[in-house]
Amino acid sequence: MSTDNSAAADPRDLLGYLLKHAHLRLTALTDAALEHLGIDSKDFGTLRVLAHGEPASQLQVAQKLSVDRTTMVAVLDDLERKGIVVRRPDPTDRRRNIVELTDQGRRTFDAAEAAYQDAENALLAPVSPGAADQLRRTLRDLLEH
Amino acid sequence: MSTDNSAAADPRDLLGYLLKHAHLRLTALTDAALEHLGIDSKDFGTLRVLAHGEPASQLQVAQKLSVDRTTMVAVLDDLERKGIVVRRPDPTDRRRNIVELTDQGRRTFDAAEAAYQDAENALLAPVSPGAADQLRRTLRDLLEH
DNA sequence: TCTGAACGTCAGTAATACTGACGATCAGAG
DNA sequence: CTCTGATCGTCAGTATTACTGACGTTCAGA
Repeated sequence: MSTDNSAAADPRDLLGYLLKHAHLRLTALTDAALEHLGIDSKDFGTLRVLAHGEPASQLQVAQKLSVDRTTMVAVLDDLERKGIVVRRPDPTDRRRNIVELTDQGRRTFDAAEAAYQDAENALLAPVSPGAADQLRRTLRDLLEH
Repeated sequence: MSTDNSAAADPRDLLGYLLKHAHLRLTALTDAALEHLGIDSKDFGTLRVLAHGEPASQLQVAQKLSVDRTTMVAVLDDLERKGIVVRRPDPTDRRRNIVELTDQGRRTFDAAEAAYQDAENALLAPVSPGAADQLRRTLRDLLEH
């Protein structure tokens, strides 16, 4: 069984391969689409968290994105240097920094949102809208345990 | 529009987030399942290529996996050190190395194939078999352009 | 007031994959 | 047959990403 030459053994059928390269391609498309705004795909996730919902601490932002809090530091350093976000101490808990979009940051996000949609649409172009929705739904189900 | 608080702005709905974390989880599950065999998820892809089909050069293996040829060198160094694969010069083109599984390598692959399936099944457990098939099909369609 | 925990930060590290270069080898032009 | 450009495997160097462990500051509860 393991030694046959059936098409099922093609490495491109490995789920790990499919997920990895779909992610790589979307990242590349997104990075290209966002480049003129001075941000990249990982910055965009952070902007999206900040653009909706309550102002949040660094840790809360990191948790929403499932990234390590030490990783978030460098991302925010970068975005703050670019004038896209600001950190200010949380008056109710001075261990925390509250992170917010600046006005410029909100404009950047608005443009980025459109650019991201273009990139995602480009990736999803080969499949039907229904299949794209189903893909999203299935992945979400997997990650919700 | 960009300032509303609709659920659609949840970063967990970002396709990039979903693909990244689905891949991370599968990799973690696979690495754990393969650990007792002395290999990991990236080794498994290479073994799968070698276990089916014609003997192939290093470059051909790399291309089937869409990895860089310079990356393949270290993977094969490692697998060769473990006695799982062997390199031999291609008699018809001495620039090339033909890479093959050893007998031990084939036994390792057989065990790894079963372990991998367990890991993949664990990831896919929350969704129906039909949804899992659809997921695979959609991802494949995306990557075929 | 003390003790343990949370938060942001930073240094160090590991994994991954890339670029550019090199020698050896091949294939085709002349 | 020779020369030239390309291919293949290799290696050094680099960039990215994300982690661990530690630290000082601050908080909450005993």
